[in-house]
Amino acid sequence: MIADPAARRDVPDATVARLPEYLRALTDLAGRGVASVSSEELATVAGVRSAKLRKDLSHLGSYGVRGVGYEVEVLAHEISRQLGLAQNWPVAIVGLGYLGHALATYSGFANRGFHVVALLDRDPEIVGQEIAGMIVGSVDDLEQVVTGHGVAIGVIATPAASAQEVCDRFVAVGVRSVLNFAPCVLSVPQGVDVRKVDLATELQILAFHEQRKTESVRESRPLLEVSP
Amino acid sequence: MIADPAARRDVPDATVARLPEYLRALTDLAGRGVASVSSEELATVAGVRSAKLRKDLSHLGSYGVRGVGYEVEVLAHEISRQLGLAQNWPVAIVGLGYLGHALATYSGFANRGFHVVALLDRDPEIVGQEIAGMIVGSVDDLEQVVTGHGVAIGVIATPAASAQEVCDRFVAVGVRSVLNFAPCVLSVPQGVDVRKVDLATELQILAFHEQRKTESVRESRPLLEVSP
DNA sequence: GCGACTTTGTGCGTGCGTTCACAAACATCT
DNA sequence: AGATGTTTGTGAACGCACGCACAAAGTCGC
Repeated sequence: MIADPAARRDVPDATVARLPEYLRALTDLAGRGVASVSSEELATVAGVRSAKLRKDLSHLGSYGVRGVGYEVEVLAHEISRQLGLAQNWPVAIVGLGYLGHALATYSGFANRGFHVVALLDRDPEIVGQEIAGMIVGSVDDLEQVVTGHGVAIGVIATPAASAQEVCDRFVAVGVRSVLNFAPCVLSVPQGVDVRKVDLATELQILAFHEQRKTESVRESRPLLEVSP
Repeated sequence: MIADPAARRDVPDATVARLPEYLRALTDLAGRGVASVSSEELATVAGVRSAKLRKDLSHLGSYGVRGVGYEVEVLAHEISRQLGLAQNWPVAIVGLGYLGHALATYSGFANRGFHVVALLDRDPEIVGQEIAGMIVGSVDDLEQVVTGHGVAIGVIATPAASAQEVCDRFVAVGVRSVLNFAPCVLSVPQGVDVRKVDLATELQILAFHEQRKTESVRESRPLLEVSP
Protein backbone atom coordinates (compact mmCIF):
# COMPACT_ATOMS: atom_id res chain seq x y z
CA MET A 1 0.00 0.00 0.00
CA ILE A 2 2.15 2.82 -1.29
CA ALA A 3 0.12 5.99 -1.00
CA ASP A 4 2.76 8.52 -1.95
CA PRO A 5 3.41 8.11 -5.67
CA ALA A 6 -0.24 8.30 -6.62
CA ALA A 7 -0.98 11.28 -4.39
CA ARG A 8 2.29 13.10 -4.86
CA ARG A 9 1.05 15.23 -7.72
CA ASP A 10 -2.15 17.21 -8.10
CA VAL A 11 -2.93 18.53 -4.66
CA PRO A 12 -5.51 21.27 -5.37
CA ASP A 13 -4.50 24.78 -4.35
CA ALA A 14 -7.57 25.12 -2.17
CA THR A 15 -6.48 22.04 -0.27
CA VAL A 16 -2.90 23.25 0.14
CA ALA A 17 -4.21 26.50 1.58
CA ARG A 18 -6.03 24.58 4.31
CA LEU A 19 -3.25 22.19 5.26
CA PRO A 20 -1.55 24.67 7.60
CA GLU A 21 -4.81 25.07 9.51
CA TYR A 22 -5.18 21.30 9.82
CA LEU A 23 -1.62 21.09 11.05
CA ARG A 24 -2.24 23.77 13.61
CA ALA A 25 -5.37 21.99 14.85
CA LEU A 26 -3.49 18.70 15.10
CA THR A 27 -0.64 20.32 17.00
CA ASP A 28 -3.19 21.76 19.39
CA LEU A 29 -4.75 18.36 19.95
CA ALA A 30 -1.39 16.68 20.40
CA GLY A 31 -0.52 19.27 23.01
CA ARG A 32 -3.67 18.37 24.89
CA GLY A 33 -2.70 14.72 24.85
CA VAL A 34 -5.27 13.60 22.30
CA ALA A 35 -4.00 10.56 20.42
CA SER A 36 -6.78 9.94 17.92
CA VAL A 37 -9.47 12.03 16.21
CA SER A 38 -12.35 11.49 13.83
CA SER A 39 -12.73 13.66 10.77
CA GLU A 40 -15.78 15.19 12.44
CA GLU A 41 -13.84 16.31 15.52
CA LEU A 42 -10.83 17.54 13.61
CA ALA A 43 -13.06 19.41 11.17
CA THR A 44 -14.74 21.23 14.05
CA VAL A 45 -11.40 22.30 15.51
CA ALA A 46 -10.15 23.42 12.11
CA GLY A 47 -13.36 25.24 11.22
CA VAL A 48 -14.40 23.25 8.14
CA ARG A 49 -16.90 20.56 7.19
CA SER A 50 -15.88 16.96 7.76
CA ALA A 51 -16.49 15.95 4.15
CA LYS A 52 -14.16 18.68 2.96
CA LEU A 53 -11.52 17.64 5.46
CA ARG A 54 -11.67 14.01 4.36
CA LYS A 55 -11.44 14.91 0.71
CA ASP A 56 -8.49 17.19 1.42
CA LEU A 57 -6.67 14.47 3.33
CA SER A 58 -7.42 11.92 0.63
CA HIS A 59 -5.25 13.98 -1.72
CA LEU A 60 -2.27 13.30 0.53
CA GLY A 61 -2.85 9.58 0.72
CA SER A 62 -4.75 7.25 3.03
CA TYR A 63 -3.73 7.91 6.60
CA GLY A 64 -6.96 7.16 8.45
CA VAL A 65 -8.51 3.95 9.72
CA ARG A 66 -12.16 3.36 8.95
CA GLY A 67 -14.29 3.03 12.02
CA VAL A 68 -11.59 4.69 14.13
CA GLY A 69 -10.27 7.95 12.75
CA TYR A 70 -6.81 9.45 12.43
CA GLU A 71 -3.79 9.14 14.67
CA VAL A 72 -2.94 12.71 15.62
CA GLU A 73 0.83 12.26 15.62
CA VAL A 74 0.95 10.34 12.37
CA LEU A 75 -1.28 12.76 10.50
CA ALA A 76 0.50 15.81 11.85
CA HIS A 77 3.83 14.38 10.80
CA GLU A 78 2.55 13.54 7.35
CA ILE A 79 1.06 16.98 6.70
CA SER A 80 4.22 18.53 8.05
CA ARG A 81 6.28 16.48 5.65
CA GLN A 82 4.11 17.24 2.64
CA LEU A 83 4.17 20.94 3.43
CA GLY A 84 7.94 20.70 3.40
CA LEU A 85 8.34 21.63 7.05
CA ALA A 86 10.65 18.70 7.73
CA GLN A 87 13.52 20.69 6.33
CA ASN A 88 14.34 24.06 7.84
CA TRP A 89 13.75 26.87 5.37
CA PRO A 90 16.13 29.81 5.64
CA VAL A 91 14.14 33.05 5.47
CA ALA A 92 15.35 36.60 4.97
CA ILE A 93 13.26 39.61 6.00
CA VAL A 94 13.78 42.95 4.28
CA GLY A 95 12.29 46.05 5.85
CA LEU A 96 12.25 46.31 9.63
CA GLY A 97 9.56 48.79 10.37
CA TYR A 98 6.98 47.75 12.92
CA LEU A 99 5.70 44.99 10.68
CA GLY A 100 9.14 43.58 9.88
CA HIS A 101 9.88 43.78 13.58
CA ALA A 102 6.75 41.77 14.33
CA LEU A 103 7.66 39.18 11.72
CA ALA A 104 11.22 38.85 13.01
CA THR A 105 10.04 38.15 16.54
CA TYR A 106 7.09 35.96 15.56
CA SER A 107 7.61 32.61 17.23
CA GLY A 108 5.14 30.96 14.87
CA PHE A 109 7.87 30.86 12.25
CA ALA A 110 10.60 29.09 14.20
CA ASN A 111 8.10 26.58 15.54
CA ARG A 112 7.08 25.54 12.08
CA GLY A 113 10.20 24.83 10.13
CA PHE A 114 11.28 28.36 9.28
CA HIS A 115 14.54 29.91 10.32
CA VAL A 116 15.01 33.64 9.99
CA VAL A 117 18.66 33.93 9.00
CA ALA A 118 18.85 37.58 8.02
CA LEU A 119 17.25 40.94 8.70
CA LEU A 120 17.97 43.72 6.23
CA ASP A 121 17.00 47.37 6.06
CA ARG A 122 17.98 50.44 4.10
CA ASP A 123 17.78 52.97 6.92
CA PRO A 124 21.20 53.54 8.58
CA GLU A 125 19.31 54.22 11.81
CA ILE A 126 17.99 50.67 11.82
CA VAL A 127 21.03 48.86 10.42
CA GLY A 128 23.14 47.65 13.34
CA GLN A 129 20.23 47.43 15.75
CA GLU A 130 19.63 44.10 17.46
CA ILE A 131 16.20 42.61 16.82
CA ALA A 132 15.15 39.17 17.99
CA GLY A 133 18.74 38.34 18.78
CA MET A 134 20.02 39.29 15.37
CA ILE A 135 21.91 42.30 14.07
CA VAL A 136 20.11 44.09 11.27
CA GLY A 137 22.27 44.20 8.16
CA SER A 138 22.28 46.58 5.25
CA VAL A 139 20.11 45.84 2.27
CA ASP A 140 23.22 46.51 0.17
CA ASP A 141 24.46 43.08 1.23
CA LEU A 142 21.29 41.32 0.09
CA GLU A 143 22.92 39.26 -2.64
CA GLN A 144 25.76 38.14 -0.40
CA VAL A 145 23.43 37.23 2.49
CA VAL A 146 20.97 35.32 0.31
CA THR A 147 23.61 33.20 -1.42
CA GLY A 148 25.63 32.80 1.77
CA HIS A 149 22.75 31.40 3.80
CA GLY A 150 21.01 29.68 0.92
CA VAL A 151 17.86 31.70 1.51
CA ALA A 152 14.89 30.06 -0.21
CA ILE A 153 12.10 32.38 0.87
CA GLY A 154 12.26 36.17 0.86
CA VAL A 155 9.93 38.29 2.96
CA ILE A 156 9.33 41.85 1.85
CA ALA A 157 8.08 44.23 4.52
CA THR A 158 9.28 47.47 2.97
CA PRO A 159 7.20 50.41 1.76
CA ALA A 160 5.55 49.83 -1.60
CA ALA A 161 8.03 52.07 -3.38
CA SER A 162 10.98 49.77 -2.63
CA ALA A 163 9.22 46.42 -2.91
CA GLN A 164 9.74 45.76 -6.62
CA GLU A 165 13.44 46.54 -6.45
CA VAL A 166 13.98 44.24 -3.48
CA CYS A 167 11.96 41.56 -5.22
CA ASP A 168 14.03 41.84 -8.39
CA ARG A 169 17.23 41.44 -6.42
CA PHE A 170 15.84 38.41 -4.61
CA VAL A 171 14.87 36.81 -7.90
CA ALA A 172 18.21 37.64 -9.50
CA VAL A 173 20.07 35.57 -6.91
CA GLY A 174 17.77 32.57 -7.15
CA VAL A 175 14.93 33.14 -4.67
CA ARG A 176 11.77 31.60 -6.09
CA SER A 177 9.34 32.17 -3.22
CA VAL A 178 8.42 35.64 -2.02
CA LEU A 179 6.04 36.75 0.70
CA ASN A 180 5.01 40.34 0.08
CA PHE A 181 3.53 42.60 2.73
CA ALA A 182 3.89 45.78 0.68
CA PRO A 183 0.63 47.05 -0.80
CA CYS A 184 1.59 46.66 -4.45
CA VAL A 185 1.70 44.06 -7.20
CA LEU A 186 5.09 42.49 -7.82
CA SER A 187 5.98 41.33 -11.30
CA VAL A 188 8.17 38.26 -11.39
CA PRO A 189 9.28 35.81 -14.07
CA GLN A 190 7.54 32.48 -14.45
CA GLY A 191 8.53 29.92 -11.86
CA VAL A 192 8.63 32.42 -9.00
CA ASP A 193 5.77 32.29 -6.48
CA VAL A 194 4.55 35.45 -4.81
CA ARG A 195 2.03 35.49 -2.02
CA LYS A 196 0.68 38.80 -0.86
CA VAL A 197 -0.69 39.79 2.51
CA ASP A 198 -2.25 43.21 2.83
CA LEU A 199 -3.60 44.12 6.21
CA ALA A 200 -5.82 46.89 4.89
CA THR A 201 -7.42 44.60 2.32
CA GLU A 202 -8.90 42.39 4.99
CA LEU A 203 -10.38 45.37 6.81
CA GLN A 204 -11.92 46.62 3.59
CA ILE A 205 -13.59 43.30 2.91
CA LEU A 206 -15.03 43.38 6.41
CA ALA A 207 -16.21 46.94 5.86
CA PHE A 208 -18.04 45.89 2.71
CA HIS A 209 -20.04 43.26 4.55
CA GLU A 210 -20.53 45.47 7.57
CA GLN A 211 -22.05 48.13 5.33
CA ARG A 212 -24.39 45.61 3.75
CA LYS A 213 -25.57 44.58 7.19
CA THR A 214 -26.40 48.11 8.27
CA GLU A 215 -27.99 48.84 4.90
CA SER A 216 -30.36 45.91 5.18
CA VAL A 217 -31.39 47.17 8.60
CA ARG A 218 -32.24 50.53 7.07
CA GLU A 219 -34.20 48.88 4.28
CA SER A 220 -36.44 47.04 6.69
CA ARG A 221 -37.32 50.46 8.08
CA PRO A 222 -38.04 52.57 4.96
CA LEU A 223 -36.76 56.13 4.96
CA LEU A 224 -39.20 58.91 5.67
CA GLU A 225 -38.26 60.81 2.51
CA VAL A 226 -39.63 58.20 0.16
CA SER A 227 -42.89 57.76 2.02
CA PRO A 228 -45.79 59.87 0.73
CA MET B 1 -29.84 54.52 -16.31
CA ILE B 2 -29.98 53.59 -12.69
CA ALA B 3 -27.16 51.15 -12.08
CA ASP B 4 -27.35 50.84 -8.34
CA PRO B 5 -30.55 48.98 -7.54
CA ALA B 6 -29.83 46.14 -9.96
CA ALA B 7 -26.22 45.80 -8.92
CA ARG B 8 -26.69 46.49 -5.24
CA ARG B 9 -27.15 42.84 -4.35
CA ASP B 10 -25.17 39.81 -5.37
CA VAL B 11 -21.60 40.95 -5.60
CA PRO B 12 -19.67 37.65 -5.59
CA ASP B 13 -17.26 37.16 -2.70
CA ALA B 14 -14.38 36.61 -5.08
CA THR B 15 -15.10 40.00 -6.61
CA VAL B 16 -15.34 41.75 -3.24
CA ALA B 17 -11.95 40.31 -2.30
CA ARG B 18 -10.39 41.98 -5.34
CA LEU B 19 -12.03 45.39 -5.00
CA PRO B 20 -9.45 46.67 -2.49
CA GLU B 21 -6.67 45.84 -4.94
CA TYR B 22 -8.47 47.69 -7.74
CA LEU B 23 -8.93 50.65 -5.46
CA ARG B 24 -5.26 50.64 -4.57
CA ALA B 25 -4.29 50.51 -8.24
CA LEU B 26 -6.64 53.38 -9.05
CA THR B 27 -5.28 55.47 -6.18
CA ASP B 28 -1.79 54.83 -7.51
CA LEU B 29 -2.80 55.98 -10.99
CA ALA B 30 -4.60 59.04 -9.67
CA GLY B 31 -1.48 59.95 -7.73
CA ARG B 32 0.50 59.80 -10.95
CA GLY B 33 -1.95 62.13 -12.63
CA VAL B 34 -3.62 59.53 -14.85
CA ALA B 35 -7.20 60.55 -15.59
CA SER B 36 -8.45 57.63 -17.66
CA VAL B 37 -7.59 53.93 -18.00
CA SER B 38 -8.67 51.01 -20.11
CA SER B 39 -9.53 47.72 -18.48
CA GLU B 40 -6.37 46.29 -20.00
CA GLU B 41 -4.13 48.86 -18.34
CA LEU B 42 -5.88 48.75 -14.99
CA ALA B 43 -5.82 44.96 -15.01
CA THR B 44 -2.07 44.98 -15.52
CA VAL B 45 -1.52 47.33 -12.60
CA ALA B 46 -3.83 45.29 -10.40
CA GLY B 47 -2.33 41.96 -11.42
CA VAL B 48 -5.40 40.33 -12.99
CA ARG B 49 -6.79 39.59 -16.46
CA SER B 50 -8.79 42.30 -18.16
CA ALA B 51 -11.83 40.10 -18.67
CA LYS B 52 -11.97 39.34 -14.98
CA LEU B 53 -11.62 43.00 -14.12
CA ARG B 54 -14.46 43.98 -16.44
CA LYS B 55 -16.76 41.30 -15.08
CA ASP B 56 -15.92 42.34 -11.54
CA LEU B 57 -16.71 45.98 -12.27
CA SER B 58 -19.90 45.04 -14.07
CA HIS B 59 -21.23 43.76 -10.75
CA LEU B 60 -20.97 47.27 -9.35
CA GLY B 61 -22.79 48.89 -12.24
CA SER B 62 -21.74 50.44 -15.52
CA TYR B 63 -19.06 53.02 -14.92
CA GLY B 64 -17.01 52.72 -18.08
CA VAL B 65 -17.38 54.27 -21.52
CA ARG B 66 -17.05 51.93 -24.49
CA GLY B 67 -14.26 52.87 -26.78
CA VAL B 68 -12.65 54.98 -24.05
CA GLY B 69 -12.23 53.27 -20.72
CA TYR B 70 -12.81 54.28 -17.12
CA GLU B 71 -12.35 57.64 -15.46
CA VAL B 72 -9.90 56.97 -12.65
CA GLU B 73 -11.45 59.37 -10.14
CA VAL B 74 -15.01 58.27 -10.79
CA LEU B 75 -14.24 54.57 -10.55
CA ALA B 76 -12.09 54.99 -7.46
CA HIS B 77 -14.85 56.92 -5.77
CA GLU B 78 -17.45 54.35 -6.71
CA ILE B 79 -15.44 51.37 -5.45
CA SER B 80 -14.66 53.33 -2.33
CA ARG B 81 -18.32 53.95 -1.76
CA GLN B 82 -19.35 50.37 -2.39
CA LEU B 83 -16.66 49.08 -0.04
CA GLY B 84 -18.12 51.33 2.59
CA LEU B 85 -15.03 53.49 2.93
CA ALA B 86 -17.01 56.71 2.61
CA GLN B 87 -17.90 56.44 6.26
CA ASN B 88 -15.13 56.21 8.84
CA TRP B 89 -15.14 52.89 10.61
CA PRO B 90 -14.08 52.98 14.26
CA VAL B 91 -11.67 50.11 14.93
CA ALA B 92 -10.40 48.72 18.22
CA ILE B 93 -7.20 46.71 18.47
CA VAL B 94 -6.74 44.24 21.30
CA GLY B 95 -3.28 42.86 22.00
CA LEU B 96 -0.31 45.17 21.54
CA GLY B 97 2.60 42.87 21.04
CA TYR B 98 4.80 43.58 18.05
CA LEU B 99 2.00 42.76 15.66
CA GLY B 100 -0.59 44.90 17.39
CA HIS B 101 2.00 47.64 17.49
CA ALA B 102 2.49 47.34 13.75
CA LEU B 103 -1.25 47.44 13.15
CA ALA B 104 -1.71 50.49 15.38
CA THR B 105 0.91 52.47 13.49
CA TYR B 106 -0.05 51.22 10.02
CA SER B 107 -0.90 54.26 7.96
CA GLY B 108 -2.75 52.13 5.42
CA PHE B 109 -5.70 52.04 7.78
CA ALA B 110 -6.22 55.74 8.35
CA ASN B 111 -5.80 56.42 4.65
CA ARG B 112 -8.61 54.11 3.75
CA GLY B 113 -11.54 54.99 5.92
CA PHE B 114 -10.54 53.29 9.15
CA HIS B 115 -10.00 55.06 12.41
CA VAL B 116 -8.27 53.27 15.25
CA VAL B 117 -10.09 54.57 18.28
CA ALA B 118 -8.80 52.24 20.98
CA LEU B 119 -5.81 50.09 21.88
CA LEU B 120 -6.31 47.52 24.61
CA ASP B 121 -4.01 45.05 26.31
CA ARG B 122 -4.04 42.81 29.34
CA ASP B 123 -0.42 43.27 30.40
CA PRO B 124 -0.06 46.04 33.05
CA GLU B 125 3.40 46.72 31.59
CA ILE B 126 1.82 47.73 28.29
CA VAL B 127 -1.31 49.46 29.59
CA GLY B 128 -0.57 53.16 29.90
CA GLN B 129 2.11 53.21 27.21
CA GLU B 130 1.68 55.60 24.33
CA ILE B 131 1.54 53.96 20.91
CA ALA B 132 0.80 55.81 17.69
CA GLY B 133 -0.35 58.81 19.70
CA MET B 134 -2.78 56.85 21.81
CA ILE B 135 -2.66 55.60 25.38
CA VAL B 136 -3.10 51.84 25.65
CA GLY B 137 -6.10 51.01 27.80
CA SER B 138 -6.88 47.94 29.83
CA VAL B 139 -8.78 45.11 28.20
CA ASP B 140 -11.02 45.19 31.27
CA ASP B 141 -12.64 48.28 29.79
CA LEU B 142 -13.38 46.62 26.46
CA GLU B 143 -17.15 46.79 26.75
CA GLN B 144 -17.12 50.43 27.78
CA VAL B 145 -14.71 51.43 25.02
CA VAL B 146 -16.56 49.56 22.28
CA THR B 147 -19.96 50.97 23.14
CA GLY B 148 -18.53 54.42 23.88
CA HIS B 149 -16.83 54.77 20.50
CA GLY B 150 -19.36 52.74 18.55
CA VAL B 151 -16.68 50.32 17.43
CA ALA B 152 -17.85 48.31 14.42
CA ILE B 153 -14.74 46.27 13.71
CA GLY B 154 -12.65 44.49 16.29
CA VAL B 155 -9.06 43.47 15.62
CA ILE B 156 -7.62 40.63 17.68
CA ALA B 157 -3.84 40.48 17.88
CA THR B 158 -3.56 38.57 21.12
CA PRO B 159 -2.04 35.12 21.69
CA ALA B 160 -4.29 32.27 20.63
CA ALA B 161 -5.19 31.43 24.21
CA SER B 162 -6.97 34.75 24.76
CA ALA B 163 -8.49 35.22 21.33
CA GLN B 164 -11.80 33.43 21.85
CA GLU B 165 -12.51 35.28 25.10
CA VAL B 166 -11.81 38.67 23.52
CA CYS B 167 -13.95 37.69 20.55
CA ASP B 168 -16.86 36.67 22.76
CA ARG B 169 -16.74 39.99 24.56
CA PHE B 170 -16.65 41.87 21.27
CA VAL B 171 -19.67 39.97 20.02
CA ALA B 172 -21.52 40.43 23.30
CA VAL B 173 -21.44 44.21 22.91
CA GLY B 174 -22.54 44.20 19.28
CA VAL B 175 -19.40 43.91 17.16
CA ARG B 176 -20.25 41.95 14.04
CA SER B 177 -16.94 42.13 12.16
CA VAL B 178 -13.74 40.67 13.55
CA LEU B 179 -10.26 40.53 12.08
CA ASN B 180 -8.31 37.74 13.76
CA PHE B 181 -4.51 37.51 13.71
CA ALA B 182 -4.34 34.82 16.40
CA PRO B 183 -3.58 31.36 15.04
CA CYS B 184 -6.84 29.72 16.07
CA VAL B 185 -10.40 29.28 14.91
CA LEU B 186 -12.95 31.59 16.47
CA SER B 187 -16.49 30.40 16.93
CA VAL B 188 -19.10 33.12 16.55
CA PRO B 189 -22.88 33.23 16.20
CA GLN B 190 -24.47 33.63 12.80
CA GLY B 191 -24.36 37.16 11.44
CA VAL B 192 -20.84 37.83 12.69
CA ASP B 193 -18.05 37.90 10.09
CA VAL B 194 -14.58 36.74 11.00
CA ARG B 195 -11.59 37.08 8.72
CA LYS B 196 -8.37 35.42 9.69
CA VAL B 197 -4.83 36.36 8.80
CA ASP B 198 -2.09 33.96 9.81
CA LEU B 199 1.42 34.96 8.89
CA ALA B 200 2.79 31.44 9.28
CA THR B 201 0.13 29.99 7.00
CA GLU B 202 1.37 31.98 4.03
CA LEU B 203 4.94 30.84 4.58
CA GLN B 204 3.81 27.23 4.77
CA ILE B 205 1.97 27.50 1.48
CA LEU B 206 5.12 28.91 -0.08
CA ALA B 207 7.16 26.09 1.44
CA PHE B 208 4.86 23.53 -0.10
CA HIS B 209 5.39 24.88 -3.60
CA GLU B 210 9.08 25.47 -2.98
CA GLN B 211 9.47 21.83 -2.03
CA ARG B 212 7.68 20.71 -5.16
CA LYS B 213 10.06 22.78 -7.24
CA THR B 214 13.20 21.29 -5.69
CA GLU B 215 11.70 17.81 -5.88
CA SER B 216 11.08 18.07 -9.59
CA VAL B 217 14.68 19.17 -10.04
CA ARG B 218 15.86 16.08 -8.19
CA GLU B 219 13.64 13.87 -10.33
CA SER B 220 15.12 15.12 -13.55
CA ARG B 221 18.54 14.22 -12.16
CA PRO B 222 18.11 10.71 -10.66
CA LEU B 223 19.83 10.03 -7.37
CA LEU B 224 23.08 8.11 -7.38
CA GLU B 225 21.78 5.55 -4.88
CA VAL B 226 19.20 4.16 -7.26
CA SER B 227 21.59 3.93 -10.18
CA PRO B 228 23.27 0.57 -10.65
C1' DG C 1 -16.88 -16.11 14.09
C1' DC C 2 -20.61 -13.18 13.10
C1' DG C 3 -23.60 -9.29 13.30
C1' DA C 4 -24.06 -4.45 14.50
C1' DC C 5 -21.91 -0.17 14.57
C1' DT C 6 -18.63 3.44 13.35
C1' DT C 7 -15.90 6.11 10.30
C1' DT C 8 -13.19 6.67 6.19
C1' DG C 9 -12.63 7.43 1.26
C1' DT C 10 -14.95 8.72 -2.95
C1' DG C 11 -18.24 8.97 -7.10
C1' DC C 12 -21.55 12.25 -8.46
C1' DG C 13 -24.39 16.26 -8.89
C1' DT C 14 -24.41 21.20 -8.22
C1' DG C 15 -22.92 25.81 -8.03
C1' DC C 16 -19.50 29.28 -8.40
C1' DG C 17 -15.71 31.53 -10.69
C1' DT C 18 -12.91 32.24 -14.67
C1' DT C 19 -12.04 32.65 -19.53
C1' DC C 20 -13.36 33.27 -24.23
C1' DA C 21 -15.36 35.65 -27.78
C1' DC C 22 -18.40 38.90 -29.63
C1' DA C 23 -22.07 42.31 -30.11
C1' DA C 24 -23.17 46.89 -28.52
C1' DA C 25 -21.68 51.51 -27.89
C1' DC C 26 -18.81 55.21 -28.20
C1' DA C 27 -14.97 58.15 -30.52
C1' DT C 28 -12.54 59.70 -34.49
C1' DC C 29 -11.42 60.53 -39.15
C1' DT C 30 -12.66 61.49 -43.84
C1' DA D 1 -22.99 61.38 -42.34
C1' DG D 2 -20.77 57.20 -42.87
C1' DA D 3 -16.97 54.21 -42.29
C1' DT D 4 -13.40 52.63 -39.25
C1' DG D 5 -11.39 51.61 -35.03
C1' DT D 6 -11.46 50.97 -30.06
C1' DT D 7 -13.15 49.33 -25.71
C1' DT D 8 -16.83 47.96 -22.70
C1' DG D 9 -20.25 44.75 -20.99
C1' DT D 10 -21.94 40.10 -21.19
C1' DG D 11 -23.72 35.51 -22.87
C1' DA D 12 -21.83 30.96 -23.07
C1' DA D 13 -18.53 27.32 -22.29
C1' DC D 14 -15.40 25.45 -19.29
C1' DG D 15 -13.19 23.94 -15.09
C1' DC D 16 -12.66 23.68 -10.23
C1' DA D 17 -14.36 23.10 -5.64
C1' DC D 18 -17.84 21.88 -2.42
C1' DG D 19 -21.36 18.95 -0.28
C1' DC D 20 -24.10 14.84 -0.31
C1' DA D 21 -24.63 10.28 0.28
C1' DC D 22 -23.04 5.72 0.29
C1' DA D 23 -20.12 1.61 -0.27
C1' DA D 24 -15.93 -0.15 1.67
C1' DA D 25 -13.40 -1.30 5.63
C1' DG D 26 -12.46 -1.46 9.87
C1' DT D 27 -13.79 -2.16 15.36
C1' DC D 28 -16.41 -4.03 19.08
C1' DG D 29 -19.54 -7.01 21.58
C1' DC D 30 -21.28 -11.45 22.19
